[in-house]
Amino acid sequence: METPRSAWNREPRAVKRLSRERIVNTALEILATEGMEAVNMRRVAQALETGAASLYAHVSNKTELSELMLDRVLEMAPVPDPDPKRWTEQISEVLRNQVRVMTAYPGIARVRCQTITPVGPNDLLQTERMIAILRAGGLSVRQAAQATDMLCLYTRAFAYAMSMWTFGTIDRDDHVPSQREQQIREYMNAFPGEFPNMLQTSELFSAETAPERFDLAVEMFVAGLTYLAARNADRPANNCPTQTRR
Amino acid sequence: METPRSAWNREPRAVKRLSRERIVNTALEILATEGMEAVNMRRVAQALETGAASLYAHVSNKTELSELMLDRVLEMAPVPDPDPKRWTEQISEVLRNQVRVMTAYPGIARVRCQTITPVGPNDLLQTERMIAILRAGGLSVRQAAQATDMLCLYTRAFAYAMSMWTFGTIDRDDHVPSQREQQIREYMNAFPGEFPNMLQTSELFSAETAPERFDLAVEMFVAGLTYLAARNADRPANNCPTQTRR
DNA sequence: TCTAAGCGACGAACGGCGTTCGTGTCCAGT
DNA sequence: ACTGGACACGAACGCCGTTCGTCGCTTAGA
Repeated sequence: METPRSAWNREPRAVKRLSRERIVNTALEILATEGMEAVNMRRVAQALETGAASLYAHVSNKTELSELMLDRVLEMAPVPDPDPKRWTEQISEVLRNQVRVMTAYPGIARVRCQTITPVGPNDLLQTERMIAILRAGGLSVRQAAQATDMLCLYTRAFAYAMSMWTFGTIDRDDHVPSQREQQIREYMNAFPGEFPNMLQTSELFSAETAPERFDLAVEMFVAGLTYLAARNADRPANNCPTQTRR
Repeated sequence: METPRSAWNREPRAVKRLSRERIVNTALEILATEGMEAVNMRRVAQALETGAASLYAHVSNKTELSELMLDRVLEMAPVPDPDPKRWTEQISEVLRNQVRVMTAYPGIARVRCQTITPVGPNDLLQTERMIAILRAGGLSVRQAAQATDMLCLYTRAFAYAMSMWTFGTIDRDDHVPSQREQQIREYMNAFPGEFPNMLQTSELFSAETAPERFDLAVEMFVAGLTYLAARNADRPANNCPTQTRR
């Protein structure tokens, strides 16, 4: 079935040479269409019509490939320069953008969840800008940095959770959402009066309601940040040692 | 080196028979001492002086074992009955307890991050109680359920992030925290003026500062929840259709 | 007390993963 | 035209989760 190579249909390397760029792009294509579980070295190599070993000339290991993928995804989320008058809108926008690009590649958030610090140029840049926006809103550097850490942590976790709905895990047979959901419902029904709230609200949790849930979270975050900023304004000398704004 | 079995030193099955209980306990011991990466079927079986195949008589697969481990860990986090007067303290306590028990078994949070819904009796019970506490604070069922979802999501993600510090990932050579941190620092220094905030605050992020960061997050959550409750009180007919409290 | 049945336990093996090694192949510079 | 060196790659290694067929013990009934 394999067309034999000859001088006439060569196209071995000169045409499509391997590169970091092509490997990352191909991996992202597979991720978007087949899910994170399908992204492995053999599968990526196969899509590039080569062997798995060839990838290691351009990527040191799979973890590095994953982080390169993540950075390219984050590249698609723009972060504005801080505007003190619109800081709450800006921080909401940034969070929303991050979730948007990450859910477009379901499972990519897991990569970031498995690193301690921001990784890659785009991640670093976004974090820096977010701190700047929060400082523009009246938070101290310390507060801004810690709040940014918290916001990004939530954003990642939310994007990761979202991706559970699009590509279910294959590990368990009952990971088809409806099936396991049914099991849990039956369990809760077995204890009458024990789970009134959950039985009442379980239909609120699905892929469709995700935007609504995220909106509530952002709303709460903004309220919390505003609270911090207001408290700083009350006694600025106490909480804002590094605060330079007027 | 192996002492041969005879009638005199038998202790084959009658003494230490396998059971779900023993398997989960052993797995948790390995988790606590060697990290999540070390918990695999062969290792657990070895600790029980048996073969990996024997475990499958008591747990259907590794995912189920992981979820059983998670449930036993969550069992250690008490959840109080709702007291309307202390609802903010109560919700803070619950979050803190959850993080405490999860960080005692580093990496267990990942299991929960990989499931869509709460899993296991204790997880369900804790979620139910949290909703109840928030309702006691003046939130609608819908708000309480969604806020609980958000709070638990953050708690899990935080616990997972914490566990990164205790057992570093082995995948990358530079996952020794100090080493990678140094690389990132050098990268940021290569762009003077681009990362003023992060260079200033990077030493704020370590395992030691984790409690402080978590406290700030909880503080913000409480502020956000209070804001929601206050807004409901302003126009209760609008946002609290299912609100039954006075 | 003997025996047969049934079930828990388990060694061995399968397929899939990330990764490495040694060999093969092509291209650029002389 | 030749050759050195970088790139590419098939094959293999070790580890993982999981399954299969068998073996040996325990126990209920005669």
